[in-house]
Amino acid sequence: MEVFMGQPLTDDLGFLLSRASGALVRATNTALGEHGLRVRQYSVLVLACEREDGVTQREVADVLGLDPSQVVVLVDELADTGRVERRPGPDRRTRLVVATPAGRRVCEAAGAAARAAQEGPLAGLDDGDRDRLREVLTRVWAASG
Amino acid sequence: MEVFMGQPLTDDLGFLLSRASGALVRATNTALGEHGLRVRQYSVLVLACEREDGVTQREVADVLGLDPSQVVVLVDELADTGRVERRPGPDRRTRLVVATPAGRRVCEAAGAAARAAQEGPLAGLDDGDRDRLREVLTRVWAASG
DNA sequence: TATTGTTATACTCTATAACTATA
DNA sequence: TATAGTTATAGAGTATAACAATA
Repeated sequence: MEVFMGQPLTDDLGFLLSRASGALVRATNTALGEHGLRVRQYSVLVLACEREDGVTQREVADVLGLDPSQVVVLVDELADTGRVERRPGPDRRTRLVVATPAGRRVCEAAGAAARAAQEGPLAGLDDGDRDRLREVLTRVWAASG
Repeated sequence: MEVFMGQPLTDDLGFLLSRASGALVRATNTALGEHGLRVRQYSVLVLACEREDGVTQREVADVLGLDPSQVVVLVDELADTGRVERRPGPDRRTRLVVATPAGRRVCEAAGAAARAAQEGPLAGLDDGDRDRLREVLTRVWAASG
């Protein structure tokens, strides 16, 4: 008789991470849609808003874990809708992504909507749970480099 | 002067989840590729292997958080390569997905490879970290229904 | 009427290669 | 040689709608 010996799917951290992540992304995208954004564009916009002087596309790619070619497209979309602009960087091959005033307003409103939407899935987690989760996920990311 | 007031991206649990999840999925897909699988097909195969009598496609869709139409395609691929077969279910509209002996062997080997690959990103987490992470992610999923 | 499975379609995300310009 | 950015393309993943068969 063939008996299943492997790890149950619901013990697989990769599976649990992607399933929970998918749920959060779906909820967040629904909320961001009303602001003309999706999670990836929103993430780029937040990074641009965090730095008064802008971020390089390379930095965006590194923080988000995306290929630089994907960042080009995301920044194009944000630039086309007036949320960010590309400015010349410290050397002539680098371009800085800087949030516009309109982009900052959208980011505030969209961020509030996103955080509210995430409260559904995250409702059962107290502040301690959330802090531990952030810390663990950051460690996983660091070990993935 | 415009000052950024929102939550830093690296405090956003949705972002941290999707970034860590992406890293795990990439590592796992690389390992599974040698066995002709990717994470989604592998997840369906594991569910089929967990139950001697097979799972309905509806159950697969519920556990994995996928639309039933996506499950059809995944099961088609597993069936085309002889890893699972569809059998008549308890009523005539239900079909049970059952792992074949070959599918069980692939699942064992692929599972070992997947777990080994995940040890890179997960290296920094001890057993307690992993148990807490499983528990929290399961709670997030339950609250997402 | 509701459920299970299926087909089809469109869109988004991911991965890769090749290229330009600059350092 | 190496780095930042860009273009193009193919493949994988996701979201919906509509439908047939069965309960």
